[in-house]
Amino acid sequence: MTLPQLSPTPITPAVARLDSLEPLDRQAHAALAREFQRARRIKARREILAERQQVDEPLLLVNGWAACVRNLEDGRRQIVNFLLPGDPIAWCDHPPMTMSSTIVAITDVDVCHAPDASVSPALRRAYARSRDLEYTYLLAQITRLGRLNALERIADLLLELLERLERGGMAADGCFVMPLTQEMMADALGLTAVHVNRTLQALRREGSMLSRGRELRLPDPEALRRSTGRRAN
Amino acid sequence: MTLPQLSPTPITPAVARLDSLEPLDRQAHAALAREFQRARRIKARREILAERQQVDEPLLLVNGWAACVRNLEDGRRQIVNFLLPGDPIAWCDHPPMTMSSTIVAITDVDVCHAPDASVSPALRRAYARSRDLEYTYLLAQITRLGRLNALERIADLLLELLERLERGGMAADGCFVMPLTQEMMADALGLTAVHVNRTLQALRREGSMLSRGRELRLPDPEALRRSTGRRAN
DNA sequence: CGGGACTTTGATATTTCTCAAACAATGTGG
DNA sequence: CCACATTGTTTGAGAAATATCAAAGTCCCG
Repeated sequence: MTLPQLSPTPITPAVARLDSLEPLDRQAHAALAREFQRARRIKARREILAERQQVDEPLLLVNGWAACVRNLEDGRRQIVNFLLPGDPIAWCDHPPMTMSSTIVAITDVDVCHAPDASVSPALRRAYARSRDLEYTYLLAQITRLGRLNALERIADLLLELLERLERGGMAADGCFVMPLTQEMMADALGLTAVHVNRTLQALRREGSMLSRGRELRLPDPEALRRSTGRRAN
Repeated sequence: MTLPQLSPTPITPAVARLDSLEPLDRQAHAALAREFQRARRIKARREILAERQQVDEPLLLVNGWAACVRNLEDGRRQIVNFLLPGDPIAWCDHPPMTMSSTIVAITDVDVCHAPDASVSPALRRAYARSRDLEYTYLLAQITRLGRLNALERIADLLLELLERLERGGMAADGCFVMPLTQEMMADALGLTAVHVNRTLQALRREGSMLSRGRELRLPDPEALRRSTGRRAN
């Protein structure tokens, strides 16, 4: 990724995100730094956790993007949610827990053991807030799929990604690096890759979105938000 | 509803559901019975909890059906999830929490304070299982909306309701009482009421579904499940 | 510089929506 | 117990959104 690597007191995106949910104390920072050392790298397209797998270790996404996917028997697939740096991966307060979806690495990814909440009350609160947020984003995804048209779905998803990335300092000024292919967006938004392509063109044409290579920019997030009926969280 | 009323040791649907998630001990039964006494009734169509409302009391749905709804500014609405007897309503492990959706009574409904998990380890596990299940059903809803067509969406929703009602002893033999209007189904499934109507007719025509009044029957749930690509949870 | 993965384009098919109206069921007050 | 209002269901015809299929163009990596 394009970001500062591990060093004495690095403000990594993952830490920045958790800290923005709840200011972390020294213990939490220490525990996170410790686990980051032992992070393991997983290559893009590889599975991180498989559906139906028993999990007893809570994980934290340190770097890169991942997707939470459900596969149907006939080959159709639905991306349920995207996971960004700082997002917990498996919630197992009461392990072992059975995965109800598959977690796949979108880019190369670093994953570590999630420090136990008992190391710091602040960390526990950060986890709780994080879970609430994830829940809220799932509701947003349901609303997108159920009630927005193609243009609105795409705009709404981009706004959500922007919002989430900003939290970890990975976006600013409506601008971020977009590793998703149009097919992945289609799988998340219940559309066809072809239709996503055409709709993205429409967004660019109307000036709601600019892009050069992987760089993506939403010049006026507020206006876009209003146009999709999206509410703040 | 058509079920036995409160009495000395009543196996109410709500208790049956929780007990099926994790066999409850005496303490849990007692705590539940105590709270059931103080349940308050809410009339159909009334809001139980409003979006953006601060909640600091965890609630339990004792009787009746409710819906978890998101309203867009332009009047569109999406039913995110249905709540059935025995379902916890607000998860506030770390209150206060802000509602990210509105909870509306579909039928007349009885709601009580949810006994604290500390009264019994079994109850705590039941809550944890319940939360996992709710999460799984949200993923199922996303997949429905994203990747199933109208016929499959309806079949899949009916199968889910059957499965959930069976847990509380409110359905048997593929048969249950269906209080949802076609418009509510439409709001849940991202369809139009008109299209839901036509699709229900198709389901009846092909013999996948029977109904007389509010009674609904799925003669062969297994076959239906296979035809929608639905997986077990 | 070849090959795979992504993106883009065009033509056509299918699904789902919209609007409008009739019909049925259900409940309420007199 | 009737008449009316309200809510929910059904039908039809035409319009709009999205999918499908096939092929060409681009980009990037090794």
